[in-house]
Amino acid sequence: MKLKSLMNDFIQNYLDENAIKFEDWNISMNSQDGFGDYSSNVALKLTKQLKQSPISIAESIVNHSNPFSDTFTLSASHPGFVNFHIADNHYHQMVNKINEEKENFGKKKKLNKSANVEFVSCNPTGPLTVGHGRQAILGDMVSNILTWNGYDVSREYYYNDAGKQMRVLAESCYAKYAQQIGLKVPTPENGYVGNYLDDIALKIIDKYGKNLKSDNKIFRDFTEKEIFSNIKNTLDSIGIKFDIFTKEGSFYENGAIDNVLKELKDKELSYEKDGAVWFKTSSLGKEEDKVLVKSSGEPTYRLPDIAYHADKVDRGFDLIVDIFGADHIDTYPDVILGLKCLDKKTDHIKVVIHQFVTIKKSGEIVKMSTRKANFVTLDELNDQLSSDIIRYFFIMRGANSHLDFDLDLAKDESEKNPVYYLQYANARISNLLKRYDKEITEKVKINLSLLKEKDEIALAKLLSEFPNKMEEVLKVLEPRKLATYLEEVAAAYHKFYGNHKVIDPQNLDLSMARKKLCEATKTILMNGLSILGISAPERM
RNA sequence: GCCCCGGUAGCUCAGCUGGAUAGAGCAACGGAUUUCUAAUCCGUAGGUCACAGGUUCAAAUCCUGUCCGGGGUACCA
Repeated sequence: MKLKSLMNDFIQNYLDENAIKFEDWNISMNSQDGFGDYSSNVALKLTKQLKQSPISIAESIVNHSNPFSDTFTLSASHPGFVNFHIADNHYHQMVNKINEEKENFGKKKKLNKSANVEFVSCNPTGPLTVGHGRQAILGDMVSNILTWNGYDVSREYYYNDAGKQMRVLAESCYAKYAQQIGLKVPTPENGYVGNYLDDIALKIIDKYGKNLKSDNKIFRDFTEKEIFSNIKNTLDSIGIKFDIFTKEGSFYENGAIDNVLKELKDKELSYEKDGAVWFKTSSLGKEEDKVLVKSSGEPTYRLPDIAYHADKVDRGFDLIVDIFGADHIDTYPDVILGLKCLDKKTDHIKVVIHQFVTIKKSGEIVKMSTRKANFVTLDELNDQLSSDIIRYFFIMRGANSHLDFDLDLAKDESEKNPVYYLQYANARISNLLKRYDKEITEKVKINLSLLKEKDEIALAKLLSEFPNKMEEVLKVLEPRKLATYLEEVAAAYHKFYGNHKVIDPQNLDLSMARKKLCEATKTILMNGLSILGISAPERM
C-alpha cells in the first residue's frame, strides 16, 4: 500500500531483471505538474555504469512491465527522468484511510523506546526571557514529535541551585531587602538588578520581618523558591510541563562528580596545573585543554555537565535530545568528549541548537541584556498574546536562523497574521460540516472516485504525504518543517474551497465525496496542530 | 585570530540528504462578496539565489576562497 515502496519495488525489479547492481537513486515528489507526481533520477545516475545515454535508460525502464499499473503509469522525460503518474484512485484510497484512522493517521505505533528531551534548563536566577521561550517551545514540540513517532518521552529540566550565580543572586536579594528597609547596602558587583527582586524582597519583609542578617539562608532559599515557581507558572501558561527536574547538586551528593574526576585522572586524561584541574582535550583533537576544577576548588560547568550526561546515558534512554541555545555551540562537544572518555555511549545523543531571538517593536529591534534587566520576559509576551500565537511565532523560522519576533505582527489580529491562516482553514471546515448535516439529510453512499478536479487531487495528494512528512520531521527534529507543510495543506484547501462548492443538493454523490475530502483535511490539520500544541478552534 | 549561523523578489522568509521553468506571505496594482465564514480566492508585476572559482550529465543546494550581518570564543553557566 505504501506508494514509495511500490515505486522503489518497480525500479528494483527492473534492476534485478537486468542484473544491474545499483542502490543510489531517489524518488522525489514534483511540486509542479507536467512531469507526473513523482520522479526518479535512477537513469541519470546509471549513465556511467551502463555507458548509455540517460534518456535511453529511462525509456528502457519505463517500458519494462509494470505490475503496479493500478497505482501508477510511467513516462520518461529529458534529460532522463523516470516519471510516475499516480492514479487518482490511490489518492481516493488515502482519503478513505485518513477518515478511518483519524487522529491516528500517520502516527507510529509504540516503539518501546524511550527518549529524554532536556530543554530550558535555566537556573532560577530570574524570569524566563523570550530567548528561553524559543527553547521551551522548541523542546516541547520536539517532544511531541518524538511521542508521535512512537517514543516514550520524558521532558527534563536540569538546573543548578548551588553555584556561584545563586550566591550572587542571594546577595543581590539581600541588597534589595536592605534597601527596602532603608539600609545603605550596595548592589553587589555583577549582581542582579531586576524588578522581580524588589517584589521578592518585599515578600521576605512581609513574611520574616526586617531583622534578617545578610547571611540568612532565607535570601537564597526563598528567592530560589519564588523564582522557580514563577518559571513553572510561565511555562504552564504556554502549555509546557516537565516530567523530571534534576538538580546539579545531586551529582555532588552522590559522588558522581568525584567519580568522573577520578576516572579521568586514572586514564591520565586530566592533570593539575596552577592549582586547577585540567581536562586534556588537546590530546583528543581539541586546540587547547579545558579547566574542570578552578583553582578556587569550584568545578566549571563542564564537570557537572559531564556527570549529568553520564547519568542520562546510564538511565538507558534509547534517544537523548539536548536543546541548547547558540551559546553552547562551542561547549557541548567538550561534554560529548568527556562521555567518550568515560566509555559512555554517545551516538544516541542528538543536540538541537537554536539561534537567538530579538524582539521587533514598532519596526525597531529591542536589544536585550539579561543581567541589566533589560530584557523582554516570556510573561510580558504572555500578557499580550495567546499561547497559540507565541508558539507559532517561535517556530516561524528554522531553529538555525535568527528569529526576529515581530510584536506588532503578532498582536495583529488581521489576515496578515499567518497563524490564523491555518486555524481559519479548520474553522471553515468545521462550519461547513455542520452546515452540511443541516442541509443534506439524505443518506448517500460514499463514492470518492467522483473526486477528479485538479484542486481535489492536489489536496488529497498533499494530505497523503503527512506520514512521510512526519518521518522527515523526526529525522531533523525541526517543527518548522511541519508548520510549512500545514501551511501548504491550508493553502490547498482554501484553493479547493474557493473553486468548488461542497454542498450541492442537486448532486448528492459529489457533495458526499467532497465532504469526505474536507473531513480528511480537518484530520490532518488537527493532527498537525496538536503536535505543535496549537489549538484548532471550530469558529473564528 | 579561531568556531558556529545566516546572506534567495522592495520587506520577512521557505526551498538546501544535488535534479527539469527558484516558491510563499507582506507591501504594490487589478479582479471575485444576494458567500458552504472574504481571517479567503484569482490575476499582474517583481530574481546576476552575496561574489569568485571548483566538483557534476545536472549546483540556490556540495567543496574552496572572498565580502557583509549576527552570535560564540572565561579558572561565567
